[in-house]
Amino acid sequence: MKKEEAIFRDFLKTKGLKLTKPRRIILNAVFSTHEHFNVDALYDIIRKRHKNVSRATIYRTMPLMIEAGLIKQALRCQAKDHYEHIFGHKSHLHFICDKCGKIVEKESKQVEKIIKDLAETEGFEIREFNVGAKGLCADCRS
Amino acid sequence: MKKEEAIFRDFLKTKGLKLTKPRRIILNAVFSTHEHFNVDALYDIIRKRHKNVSRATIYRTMPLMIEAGLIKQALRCQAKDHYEHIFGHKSHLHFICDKCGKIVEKESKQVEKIIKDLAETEGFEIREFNVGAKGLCADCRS
DNA sequence: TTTAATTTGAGAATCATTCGCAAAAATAAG
DNA sequence: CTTATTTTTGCGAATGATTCTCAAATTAAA
Repeated sequence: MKKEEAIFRDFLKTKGLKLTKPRRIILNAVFSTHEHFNVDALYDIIRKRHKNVSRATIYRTMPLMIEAGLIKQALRCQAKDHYEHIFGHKSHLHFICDKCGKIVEKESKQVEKIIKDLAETEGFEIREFNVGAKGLCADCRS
Repeated sequence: MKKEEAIFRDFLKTKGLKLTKPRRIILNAVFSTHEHFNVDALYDIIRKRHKNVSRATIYRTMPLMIEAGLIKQALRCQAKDHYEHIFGHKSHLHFICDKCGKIVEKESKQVEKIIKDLAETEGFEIREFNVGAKGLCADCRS
Protein backbone atom coordinates (compact mmCIF):
# COMPACT_ATOMS: atom_id res chain seq x y z
CA MET A 1 0.00 0.00 0.00
CA LYS A 2 1.30 3.42 -0.90
CA LYS A 3 2.32 5.65 1.94
CA GLU A 4 -0.32 8.30 1.28
CA GLU A 5 -2.95 5.61 1.34
CA ALA A 6 -1.78 4.44 4.73
CA ILE A 7 -1.83 8.00 6.03
CA PHE A 8 -5.33 8.52 4.74
CA ARG A 9 -6.60 5.23 6.10
CA ASP A 10 -5.15 5.91 9.53
CA PHE A 11 -6.60 9.40 9.57
CA LEU A 12 -10.04 8.13 8.59
CA LYS A 13 -9.90 5.47 11.26
CA THR A 14 -9.33 8.06 13.98
CA LYS A 15 -12.54 9.72 12.81
CA GLY A 16 -14.50 6.50 12.64
CA LEU A 17 -14.58 6.70 8.86
CA LYS A 18 -13.71 4.18 6.19
CA LEU A 19 -11.27 4.03 3.33
CA THR A 20 -13.83 3.07 0.73
CA LYS A 21 -13.30 2.26 -2.92
CA PRO A 22 -14.32 5.71 -4.22
CA ARG A 23 -12.07 7.40 -1.67
CA ARG A 24 -9.15 5.27 -2.75
CA ILE A 25 -9.82 6.04 -6.40
CA ILE A 26 -9.90 9.76 -5.66
CA LEU A 27 -6.73 9.58 -3.59
CA ASN A 28 -4.93 7.82 -6.42
CA ALA A 29 -6.11 10.38 -8.94
CA VAL A 30 -4.90 13.18 -6.68
CA PHE A 31 -1.47 11.63 -6.37
CA SER A 32 -1.31 10.63 -10.02
CA THR A 33 -0.67 14.28 -10.81
CA HIS A 34 2.19 16.29 -9.42
CA GLU A 35 0.72 19.69 -10.02
CA HIS A 36 -2.14 21.82 -8.90
CA PHE A 37 -5.51 20.41 -9.60
CA ASN A 38 -9.17 21.22 -9.21
CA VAL A 39 -12.22 19.06 -8.78
CA ASP A 40 -13.14 19.29 -12.43
CA ALA A 41 -9.78 18.06 -13.65
CA LEU A 42 -9.88 15.30 -11.07
CA TYR A 43 -13.32 14.29 -12.25
CA ASP A 44 -12.05 13.97 -15.82
CA ILE A 45 -9.08 11.86 -14.79
CA ILE A 46 -11.18 9.57 -12.68
CA ARG A 47 -13.96 9.16 -15.21
CA LYS A 48 -11.58 7.68 -17.75
CA ARG A 49 -11.47 4.50 -15.71
CA HIS A 50 -14.32 4.70 -13.26
CA LYS A 51 -17.64 5.79 -14.69
CA ASN A 52 -19.46 5.73 -11.41
CA VAL A 53 -17.60 8.11 -9.13
CA SER A 54 -19.63 11.25 -8.71
CA ARG A 55 -18.55 14.85 -8.41
CA ALA A 56 -20.27 15.01 -5.04
CA THR A 57 -18.01 12.34 -3.64
CA ILE A 58 -14.94 14.14 -4.90
CA TYR A 59 -16.12 17.35 -3.29
CA ARG A 60 -16.79 15.45 -0.09
CA THR A 61 -13.38 13.83 -0.08
CA MET A 62 -11.34 17.03 -0.45
CA PRO A 63 -11.82 18.32 3.09
CA LEU A 64 -10.97 14.90 4.43
CA MET A 65 -7.68 14.84 2.57
CA ILE A 66 -6.96 18.35 3.77
CA GLU A 67 -7.62 17.41 7.35
CA ALA A 68 -5.42 14.38 6.89
CA GLY A 69 -2.59 16.74 5.93
CA LEU A 70 -2.17 15.26 2.46
CA ILE A 71 -3.20 18.27 0.41
CA LYS A 72 -4.09 21.87 0.98
CA GLN A 73 -6.33 24.40 -0.64
CA ALA A 74 -3.82 26.34 -2.65
CA LEU A 75 -5.60 29.16 -4.36
CA ARG A 76 -8.59 30.23 -6.30
CA CYS A 77 -8.22 30.58 -9.99
CA GLN A 78 -10.85 31.17 -12.64
CA ALA A 79 -13.62 30.87 -10.08
CA LYS A 80 -12.47 27.41 -9.03
CA ASP A 81 -10.80 26.19 -5.89
CA HIS A 82 -7.41 24.67 -6.58
CA TYR A 83 -5.52 22.20 -4.46
CA GLU A 84 -1.96 21.06 -4.18
CA HIS A 85 -0.03 18.29 -2.52
CA ILE A 86 1.62 18.69 0.82
CA PHE A 87 2.74 15.12 1.26
CA GLY A 88 5.95 14.66 -0.72
CA HIS A 89 6.23 18.24 -1.91
CA LYS A 90 8.18 21.28 -0.76
CA SER A 91 6.49 24.51 0.19
CA HIS A 92 6.52 27.15 -2.54
CA LEU A 93 4.91 30.35 -3.77
CA HIS A 94 2.66 30.92 -6.80
CA PHE A 95 2.52 33.29 -9.68
CA ILE A 96 -0.91 33.13 -11.27
CA CYS A 97 -1.53 34.51 -14.73
CA ASP A 98 -4.76 36.46 -14.86
CA LYS A 99 -5.10 35.85 -18.55
CA CYS A 100 -4.34 32.21 -19.25
CA GLY A 101 -4.59 30.86 -15.73
CA LYS A 102 -1.12 29.35 -15.78
CA ILE A 103 0.50 28.85 -12.40
CA VAL A 104 4.24 29.17 -11.97
CA GLU A 105 5.77 27.85 -8.77
CA LYS A 106 8.92 29.14 -7.11
CA GLU A 107 10.66 28.22 -3.93
CA SER A 108 11.79 30.81 -1.43
CA LYS A 109 12.92 29.92 2.03
CA GLN A 110 13.82 33.55 2.50
CA VAL A 111 10.25 34.80 2.19
CA GLU A 112 8.94 32.21 4.58
CA LYS A 113 11.64 33.08 7.08
CA ILE A 114 10.66 36.75 7.06
CA ILE A 115 6.99 35.96 7.38
CA LYS A 116 7.65 33.54 10.17
CA ASP A 117 9.63 36.18 12.08
CA LEU A 118 6.86 38.72 11.59
CA ALA A 119 4.33 36.25 12.87
CA GLU A 120 6.41 35.61 15.95
CA THR A 121 6.40 39.27 16.94
CA GLU A 122 2.63 39.01 16.80
CA GLY A 123 2.40 35.82 18.80
CA PHE A 124 0.90 34.18 15.75
CA GLU A 125 1.60 30.51 15.13
CA ILE A 126 1.78 29.69 11.42
CA ARG A 127 0.29 26.45 10.22
CA GLU A 128 0.33 27.11 6.50
CA PHE A 129 1.88 29.70 4.22
CA ASN A 130 -0.02 31.33 1.45
CA VAL A 131 2.29 33.35 -0.69
CA GLY A 132 2.01 34.49 -4.25
CA ALA A 133 1.06 37.13 -6.73
CA LYS A 134 -1.26 37.60 -9.66
CA GLY A 135 -0.44 39.25 -12.92
CA LEU A 136 0.64 38.34 -16.42
CA CYS A 137 2.93 35.49 -17.37
CA ALA A 138 5.71 35.92 -19.88
CA ASP A 139 3.62 34.47 -22.71
CA CYS A 140 0.59 36.64 -22.11
CA ARG A 141 2.56 39.87 -21.90
CA SER A 142 2.97 40.16 -25.64
CA MET B 1 -12.79 66.46 -5.19
CA LYS B 2 -11.14 63.76 -3.15
CA LYS B 3 -7.93 62.41 -4.47
CA GLU B 4 -9.19 58.88 -5.05
CA GLU B 5 -12.03 60.32 -7.09
CA ALA B 6 -9.59 62.19 -9.29
CA ILE B 7 -7.55 59.04 -9.75
CA PHE B 8 -10.60 57.07 -10.69
CA ARG B 9 -11.88 59.72 -13.07
CA ASP B 10 -8.53 59.97 -14.80
CA PHE B 11 -8.27 56.22 -15.09
CA LEU B 12 -11.74 55.96 -16.56
CA LYS B 13 -11.01 58.70 -19.02
CA THR B 14 -8.02 56.81 -20.42
CA LYS B 15 -10.38 53.92 -21.10
CA GLY B 16 -13.03 56.13 -22.68
CA LEU B 17 -15.29 55.55 -19.67
CA LYS B 18 -17.16 57.97 -17.47
CA LEU B 19 -17.22 58.75 -13.78
CA THR B 20 -20.96 58.41 -13.37
CA LYS B 21 -23.08 59.02 -10.29
CA PRO B 22 -23.35 55.32 -9.33
CA ARG B 23 -19.62 54.87 -9.73
CA ARG B 24 -18.99 57.85 -7.50
CA ILE B 25 -21.36 56.51 -4.87
CA ILE B 26 -19.64 53.15 -4.92
CA LEU B 27 -16.21 54.73 -4.71
CA ASN B 28 -17.26 56.76 -1.69
CA ALA B 29 -18.70 53.71 0.01
CA VAL B 30 -15.49 51.82 -0.60
CA PHE B 31 -13.40 54.60 0.92
CA SER B 32 -15.83 55.19 3.78
CA THR B 33 -14.51 52.00 5.34
CA HIS B 34 -10.91 51.38 6.25
CA GLU B 35 -11.01 47.65 6.43
CA HIS B 36 -11.58 44.67 4.24
CA PHE B 37 -14.95 44.59 2.59
CA ASN B 38 -17.03 42.52 0.22
CA VAL B 39 -19.73 43.37 -2.29
CA ASP B 40 -22.50 42.43 0.07
CA ALA B 41 -21.32 44.73 2.84
CA LEU B 42 -20.84 47.48 0.30
CA TYR B 43 -24.35 46.98 -0.98
CA ASP B 44 -25.72 47.41 2.53
CA ILE B 45 -23.75 50.58 3.14
CA ILE B 46 -24.80 52.08 -0.14
CA ARG B 47 -28.44 51.15 0.14
CA LYS B 48 -28.83 53.18 3.33
CA ARG B 49 -28.66 56.35 1.28
CA HIS B 50 -29.16 55.31 -2.32
CA LYS B 51 -31.96 52.90 -2.98
CA ASN B 52 -31.31 52.61 -6.65
CA VAL B 53 -27.77 51.36 -6.97
CA SER B 54 -27.82 47.74 -8.01
CA ARG B 55 -25.59 44.89 -7.06
CA ALA B 56 -24.74 44.44 -10.72
CA THR B 57 -23.23 47.89 -10.87
CA ILE B 58 -21.16 47.26 -7.78
CA TYR B 59 -19.87 44.03 -9.25
CA ARG B 60 -19.11 45.86 -12.47
CA THR B 61 -17.27 48.63 -10.71
CA MET B 62 -14.91 46.44 -8.69
CA PRO B 63 -12.66 45.40 -11.57
CA LEU B 64 -12.49 49.00 -12.69
CA MET B 65 -11.31 50.14 -9.30
CA ILE B 66 -8.81 47.32 -9.24
CA GLU B 67 -7.47 48.25 -12.63
CA ALA B 68 -7.27 51.85 -11.48
CA GLY B 69 -5.01 50.68 -8.67
CA LEU B 70 -7.35 51.87 -5.93
CA ILE B 71 -8.22 48.56 -4.40
CA LYS B 72 -7.23 44.95 -4.76
CA GLN B 73 -8.77 41.58 -4.31
CA ALA B 74 -7.47 40.60 -0.91
CA LEU B 75 -8.67 37.16 -0.07
CA ARG B 76 -11.56 34.81 -0.21
CA CYS B 77 -13.41 34.23 2.98
CA GLN B 78 -16.69 32.43 3.53
CA ALA B 79 -17.15 31.86 -0.20
CA LYS B 80 -17.02 35.58 -0.92
CA ASP B 81 -14.38 37.70 -2.57
CA HIS B 82 -12.96 40.30 -0.21
CA TYR B 83 -11.28 43.52 -1.22
CA GLU B 84 -9.00 46.00 0.47
CA HIS B 85 -7.67 49.47 -0.21
CA ILE B 86 -4.42 50.15 -1.90
CA PHE B 87 -4.70 53.91 -2.24
CA GLY B 88 -3.85 55.52 1.08
CA HIS B 89 -2.87 52.24 2.65
CA LYS B 90 0.47 50.55 2.87
CA SER B 91 0.89 47.13 1.40
CA HIS B 92 0.69 44.42 3.99
CA LEU B 93 0.34 40.73 4.53
CA HIS B 94 -2.35 38.79 6.36
CA PHE B 95 -2.29 36.35 9.20
CA ILE B 96 -5.62 34.58 9.33
CA CYS B 97 -6.56 32.72 12.46
CA ASP B 98 -8.04 29.34 11.65
CA LYS B 99 -9.93 29.28 14.90
CA CYS B 100 -11.51 32.70 15.41
CA GLY B 101 -11.20 34.05 11.88
CA LYS B 102 -9.38 37.17 12.96
CA ILE B 103 -7.17 38.82 10.37
CA VAL B 104 -3.95 40.44 11.55
CA GLU B 105 -2.17 42.73 9.12
CA LYS B 106 1.56 43.32 9.02
CA GLU B 107 3.75 45.37 6.77
CA SER B 108 6.75 44.04 4.93
CA LYS B 109 8.33 45.83 2.01
CA GLN B 110 11.06 43.23 2.17
CA VAL B 111 8.84 40.31 1.30
CA GLU B 112 7.34 42.05 -1.69
CA LYS B 113 10.74 43.01 -2.94
CA ILE B 114 11.90 39.41 -2.90
CA ILE B 115 8.76 38.18 -4.60
CA LYS B 116 9.00 40.86 -7.22
CA ASP B 117 12.58 39.87 -7.99
CA LEU B 118 11.59 36.22 -8.26
CA ALA B 119 8.80 37.15 -10.64
CA GLU B 120 11.19 39.09 -12.80
CA THR B 121 13.45 36.11 -13.34
CA GLU B 122 10.34 34.36 -14.62
CA GLY B 123 9.23 37.16 -16.92
CA PHE B 124 6.12 37.48 -14.83
CA GLU B 125 4.52 40.88 -14.38
CA ILE B 126 2.93 41.28 -10.96
CA ARG B 127 -0.32 43.12 -10.71
CA GLU B 128 -1.22 42.15 -7.20
CA PHE B 129 0.51 40.53 -4.25
CA ASN B 130 -1.13 37.90 -2.18
CA VAL B 131 0.88 37.15 0.88
CA GLY B 132 -0.10 35.64 4.16
CA ALA B 133 -0.33 32.66 6.38
CA LYS B 134 -2.94 30.72 8.27
CA GLY B 135 -2.58 29.45 11.78
CA LEU B 136 -3.46 30.43 15.31
CA CYS B 137 -3.52 33.96 16.69
CA ALA B 138 -2.06 34.81 20.07
CA ASP B 139 -5.45 34.65 21.78
CA CYS B 140 -6.42 31.27 20.36
CA ARG B 141 -3.13 29.62 21.29
CA SER B 142 -3.97 29.31 24.94
C1' DT C 1 -30.67 69.79 -28.58
C1' DT C 2 -29.42 66.18 -31.23
C1' DT C 3 -26.72 62.41 -31.40
C1' DA C 4 -23.83 58.54 -30.51
C1' DA C 5 -21.74 56.03 -27.00
C1' DT C 6 -21.66 54.29 -22.47
C1' DT C 7 -24.20 52.81 -18.28
C1' DT C 8 -27.65 51.40 -15.62
C1' DG C 9 -31.13 48.42 -12.91
C1' DA C 10 -33.66 44.39 -12.79
C1' DG C 11 -33.99 39.97 -13.17
C1' DA C 12 -32.57 35.86 -15.56
C1' DA C 13 -28.63 32.85 -16.38
C1' DT C 14 -24.34 30.62 -15.01
C1' DC C 15 -21.48 27.77 -12.63
C1' DA C 16 -18.94 25.86 -8.74
C1' DT C 17 -20.11 23.81 -4.69
C1' DT C 18 -23.33 21.72 -1.25
C1' DC C 19 -27.39 19.15 0.21
C1' DG C 20 -31.13 15.63 0.77
C1' DC C 21 -32.27 11.23 0.32
C1' DA C 22 -32.99 6.50 -0.81
C1' DA C 23 -30.17 2.78 -2.20
C1' DA C 24 -25.53 0.48 -1.74
C1' DA C 25 -21.39 -0.85 0.66
C1' DA C 26 -18.63 -1.65 4.74
C1' DT C 27 -17.99 -3.55 9.17
C1' DA C 28 -19.30 -5.98 13.36
C1' DA C 29 -21.74 -9.45 15.63
C1' DG C 30 -24.03 -13.60 15.89
C1' DC D 1 -22.60 -16.82 5.93
C1' DT D 2 -26.54 -13.87 7.51
C1' DT D 3 -28.19 -9.88 9.91
C1' DA D 4 -27.89 -5.43 11.85
C1' DT D 5 -25.90 -0.97 12.22
C1' DT D 6 -23.38 2.75 10.47
C1' DT D 7 -21.28 5.15 6.92
C1' DT D 8 -21.18 6.27 2.07
C1' DT D 9 -22.60 6.86 -2.33
C1' DG D 10 -24.68 8.76 -6.68
C1' DC D 11 -28.02 11.38 -8.38
C1' DG D 12 -30.35 15.39 -9.08
C1' DA D 13 -32.06 19.37 -6.95
C1' DA D 14 -30.76 23.52 -4.24
C1' DT D 15 -27.75 27.24 -3.08
C1' DG D 16 -25.42 31.42 -3.52
C1' DA D 17 -22.05 34.48 -5.46
C1' DT D 18 -21.11 36.46 -9.63
C1' DT D 19 -22.12 37.53 -14.57
C1' DC D 20 -24.96 38.48 -18.37
C1' DT D 21 -28.90 40.47 -21.24
C1' DC D 22 -31.34 44.16 -22.77
C1' DA D 23 -34.24 48.01 -23.04
C1' DA D 24 -34.34 52.39 -20.87
C1' DA D 25 -31.54 56.16 -18.88
C1' DT D 26 -27.48 58.96 -18.59
C1' DT D 27 -23.55 61.12 -20.29
C1' DA D 28 -20.54 64.19 -23.06
C1' DA D 29 -19.73 66.12 -27.36
C1' DA D 30 -21.11 68.52 -31.43
